[in-house]
Amino acid sequence: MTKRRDKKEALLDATLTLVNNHGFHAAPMSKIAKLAGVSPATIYIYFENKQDMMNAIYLKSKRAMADAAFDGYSSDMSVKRGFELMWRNVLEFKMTHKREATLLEQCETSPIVGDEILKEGISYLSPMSQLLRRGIDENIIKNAADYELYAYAFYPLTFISQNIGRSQVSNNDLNIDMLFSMAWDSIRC
Amino acid sequence: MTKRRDKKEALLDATLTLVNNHGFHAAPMSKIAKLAGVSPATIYIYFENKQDMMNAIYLKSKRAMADAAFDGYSSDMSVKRGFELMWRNVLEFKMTHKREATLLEQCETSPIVGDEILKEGISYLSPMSQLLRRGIDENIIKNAADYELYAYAFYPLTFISQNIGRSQVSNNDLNIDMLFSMAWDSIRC
Amino acid sequence: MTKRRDKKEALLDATLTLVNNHGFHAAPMSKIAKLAGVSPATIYIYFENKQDMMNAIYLKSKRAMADAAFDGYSSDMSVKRGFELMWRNVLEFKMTHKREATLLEQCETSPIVGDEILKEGISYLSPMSQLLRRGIDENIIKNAADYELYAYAFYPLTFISQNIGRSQVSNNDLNIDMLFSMAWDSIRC
Amino acid sequence: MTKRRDKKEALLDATLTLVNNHGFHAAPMSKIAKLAGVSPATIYIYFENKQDMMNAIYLKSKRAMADAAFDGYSSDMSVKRGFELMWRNVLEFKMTHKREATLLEQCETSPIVGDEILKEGISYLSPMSQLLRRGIDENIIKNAADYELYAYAFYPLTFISQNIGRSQVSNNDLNIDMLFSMAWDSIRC
DNA sequence: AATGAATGAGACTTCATTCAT
DNA sequence: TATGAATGAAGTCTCATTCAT
Repeated sequence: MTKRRDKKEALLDATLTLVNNHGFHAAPMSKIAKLAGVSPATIYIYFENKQDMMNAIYLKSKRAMADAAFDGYSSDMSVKRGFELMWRNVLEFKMTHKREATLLEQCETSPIVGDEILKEGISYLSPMSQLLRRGIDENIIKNAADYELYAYAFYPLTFISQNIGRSQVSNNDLNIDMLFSMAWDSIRC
Repeated sequence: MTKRRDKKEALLDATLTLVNNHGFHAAPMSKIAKLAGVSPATIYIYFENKQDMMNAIYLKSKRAMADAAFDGYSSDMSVKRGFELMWRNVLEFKMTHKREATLLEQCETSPIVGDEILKEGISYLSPMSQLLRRGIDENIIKNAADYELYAYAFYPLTFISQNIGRSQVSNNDLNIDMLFSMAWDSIRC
Repeated sequence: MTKRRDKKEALLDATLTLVNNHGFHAAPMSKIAKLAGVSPATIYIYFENKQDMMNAIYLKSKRAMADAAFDGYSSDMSVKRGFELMWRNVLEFKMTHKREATLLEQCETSPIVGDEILKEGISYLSPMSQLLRRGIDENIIKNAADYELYAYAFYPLTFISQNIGRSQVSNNDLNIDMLFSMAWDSIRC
Repeated sequence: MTKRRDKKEALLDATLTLVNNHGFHAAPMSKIAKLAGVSPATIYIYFENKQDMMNAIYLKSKRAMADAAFDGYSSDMSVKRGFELMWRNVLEFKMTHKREATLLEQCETSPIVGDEILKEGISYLSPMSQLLRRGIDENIIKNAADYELYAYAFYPLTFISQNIGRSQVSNNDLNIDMLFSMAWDSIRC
């Protein structure tokens, strides 16, 4: 029976929606249960407590983003081609999975999930890290720490996808090639 | 008498500390009052409600950051010198005012303050916006939207200052000149 | 299972007692819960908020009074017999249901329940209104407005039942026939 | 200086207004002070506490009503003339002093003021009581207790003035002579 | 006499969680 | 597994009252 999976999914989905719409504060268990169409008590069959549920949804979202990021990527690609692929994948994911992107942001900005969970999430991105490291070895990428390269290469997309959707910016205005060149220029030698 | 000002300051200060340490959720009025050394009822002498208090502290923090950013700046500086000044000022601010930086992040990531307040906060940065616009006119800066330039020029500092202090990175490791070159490379023509 | 109904009853009952003993002010949710033997949080399972609860108890009390008033009444009775029946029923109700009577008074004297609720309550008394109207048509009752006839025919009972029980007057002193003649004399042609 | 008197007056006046508009509950000291244009602390210069203030305003309103009721009355009037005078005076008072009338009602319906205060208020009406007693002796008035006669002779005016002003009834519709005849018919032999 | 500031106690309400079924 | 009902603890906010000036 897939019922078990269904309810759990429904709960994670409801959380995603509420956190995206109103923020982590303002996403109480009772509302999550109602939106998922289950009893509050049912939540505790699938999760130990709220913390546990947030951990689960954080990792699930992070995994989804990582999977999307590496879609089509193989380690024999050139550094630039690999990077461009990942970059466009990440942008695509943030545009099409607003709820997941928002949740990841909130969890990484506020102490909602613990440090070990955050670390585990980061590990999902190791192929990205390896690619950048290879770029440094090949003298293509600036010799900076992982998190510094990430800060310039990918983190700006968070800000950009935030502003879009706050309707200050329409989707069409987006000059993707320009944005990519900014990312690449910042990290390349 | 400065008593009045003192209590208000103490409340804003306590909020800053709690939000930084535990997140906006987990910063209840009772704890804020206790940390500020006043009765919970006293908060409502100075602020209409929690929302009002968060608005106040958001704008105050944003103003502090803006003031810091433009310290020493004059509009007759060259675009590059002006930009570098602001950039270093912002980095300095984020390193020395961790609490304010964290609060600004949380407010900009989660719907804690309303859109009008966010807009007002953005307006504090208009000299930055004007400088970038001038850079575009002089063909020094890439012809991109304000928020896109900001995303690459300044937003990465948010990520970087986040990681420092999470003690994954020590202050000494910071190669500031390298980071600046990444910022500048990303936006310059 | 009747558990559900039981708790709601207990809450309404507790409210009735407290409002009667100490007044609507001085009937906080915490005391109501304690007297009903439930947690304060439980109230909000059955009622949206205090206003909602007051509305419910007002209408319930009004309905109880109306039901009592019309007990044994049929529309083919003579006007006088019908009136006397209702009058004695109402007096009986006010003597035996002091708490309900007190609550109705307080709600009708102070803006505790909204106008729509008051209107709905009045509608419960329509048979009384119809009887008086018939009396007017038959030239037995003075040609006055509903509320004017009510003011003389029934409203005095409120004052009388108030004074009894404030122990200024004992039940035995009550000359019911005399009181009835006063009511009847006031409205008959 | 009449300042002292002025502030006390202003406070009583503000209370009257608030209780009339929103009910005794919902008339906190802070709002009373604000409406009276004084500091909350100032209230406690003129009154011991809220209870004391309510007692004062109750008795003041009761006295005003009594004074109005007996305006033009002299004990050598015939019972009927005397009664009619009082009755019309009371009606006039209730129409022109809605706030006082409302406050008296609320205080007499809900345990806002203590029993001794209520008793003192009743004593203000002793001429009314004496007149009715005389009427009984002269076999003009039914031989009923004071409070019973009051219940039919005057208490209905409370209900009537309540309904007027709730705008269910306009002032013009009022057939005063008819209402008087109802009052008189109810108590006369 | 008068006040603005301050407060402990307590108001209403919501929360994450558990229990009986 | 699944739940509606229940709850103690805690949340935001207001109250009558007092204090320092």
